[in-house]
Amino acid sequence: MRKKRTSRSKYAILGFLASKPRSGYDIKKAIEKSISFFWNESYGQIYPILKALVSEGLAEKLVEDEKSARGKQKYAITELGQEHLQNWIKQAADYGGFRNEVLLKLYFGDHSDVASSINHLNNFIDHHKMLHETFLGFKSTLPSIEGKPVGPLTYMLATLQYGILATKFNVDWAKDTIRLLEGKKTRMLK
Amino acid sequence: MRKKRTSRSKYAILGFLASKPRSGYDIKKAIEKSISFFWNESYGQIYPILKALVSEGLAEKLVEDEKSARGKQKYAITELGQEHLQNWIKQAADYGGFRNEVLLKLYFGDHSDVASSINHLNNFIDHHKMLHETFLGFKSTLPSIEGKPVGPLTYMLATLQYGILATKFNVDWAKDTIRLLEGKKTRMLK
DNA sequence: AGCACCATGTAAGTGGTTACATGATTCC
DNA sequence: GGAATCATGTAACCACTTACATGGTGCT
Repeated sequence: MRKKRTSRSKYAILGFLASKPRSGYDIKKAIEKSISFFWNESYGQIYPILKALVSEGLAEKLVEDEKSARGKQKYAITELGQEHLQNWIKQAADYGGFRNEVLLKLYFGDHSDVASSINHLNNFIDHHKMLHETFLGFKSTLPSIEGKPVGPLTYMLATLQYGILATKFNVDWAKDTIRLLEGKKTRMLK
Repeated sequence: MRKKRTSRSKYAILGFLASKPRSGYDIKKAIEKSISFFWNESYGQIYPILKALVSEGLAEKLVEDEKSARGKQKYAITELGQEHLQNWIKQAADYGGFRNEVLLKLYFGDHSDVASSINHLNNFIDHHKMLHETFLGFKSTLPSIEGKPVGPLTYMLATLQYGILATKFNVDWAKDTIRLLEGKKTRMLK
């Protein structure tokens, strides 16, 4: 029997409907603003999945007041949808399927020239420095949750913190790797 | 015109042929042993791609001595293949398409219960601790490259070091996040 | 004989992106 | 009027995994 690998996109979308009713467009924008560092969805996934969610009874199309919004078609999660989402969240996560193209190109570095590898690393540094700054800026706009009970903001902070630290880690490692390739002293040589 | 998204698997395979002739089976094992932390390939990709590489003139099938190896069919990279590989390595890397299911489930944590999130984090910690130890063990078997010119070992060390530090970072972040969810003091609360 | 592993391959299906098509709304 | 962006959707295609099929080799 084939293993049913129910799409994670389905639950990503359901998760965003769980906090409030949204349109496909809203979902895309919300994902981009909040979790695009570790998750993305394309319209080509979102719109068909929204329809599928309705036909499975996990979401329902809201009837908008005539003049309310532009062509927007908002969807809300149903009770059943919430159950499905909760159930999925509790299942063990899949750690596999990771792919990092920069590391792959670096690993093959000897089949190119050192300058090319260093160039990749410098681009990598720029990219992650930028992200790092963006995340820090975003964090500074969040209200303090100190002493407050665990809530949505707590989870947002946890993943945001991952982004802040991961980008810093990436930059540090890349800098050190450049030093290694330039034949300078580095912590890497134990 | 549609964007030709040439498969990265093709170059991953070519890269492994570049160091020495290998069979499909060899390639799979080599990938598992060396770069599975950030790259994986399945047989369903490897065998068809090997054939495609031959038909494109990027690799050639070696004629084995009769009694040499079991059914093994080794392939070697051609000059043209090396050119293509070098060219690909120099192209800008793609940073997108990242997906981290653990972070997604954590982000949705408020739609489940705190215990479930902590459970995910503990599994995450175990997983990365194990990887970390494996990488450290592997590093200790590598010959020293101190003072030597940049070569394949240098690049292997660089990516291995990424694995060693990334797994440690993951463990640290997850521990801190558990503290956050338990309402204890943590560095996260700036 | 039986098991574990070596070794190659394919068919079917899923998951996902990209490019295109279409039109409304807002702002200058 | 024109540009930007809001908004929904689909067709085509690609990348990749999974499960299955098949047989050889080495060991006990």
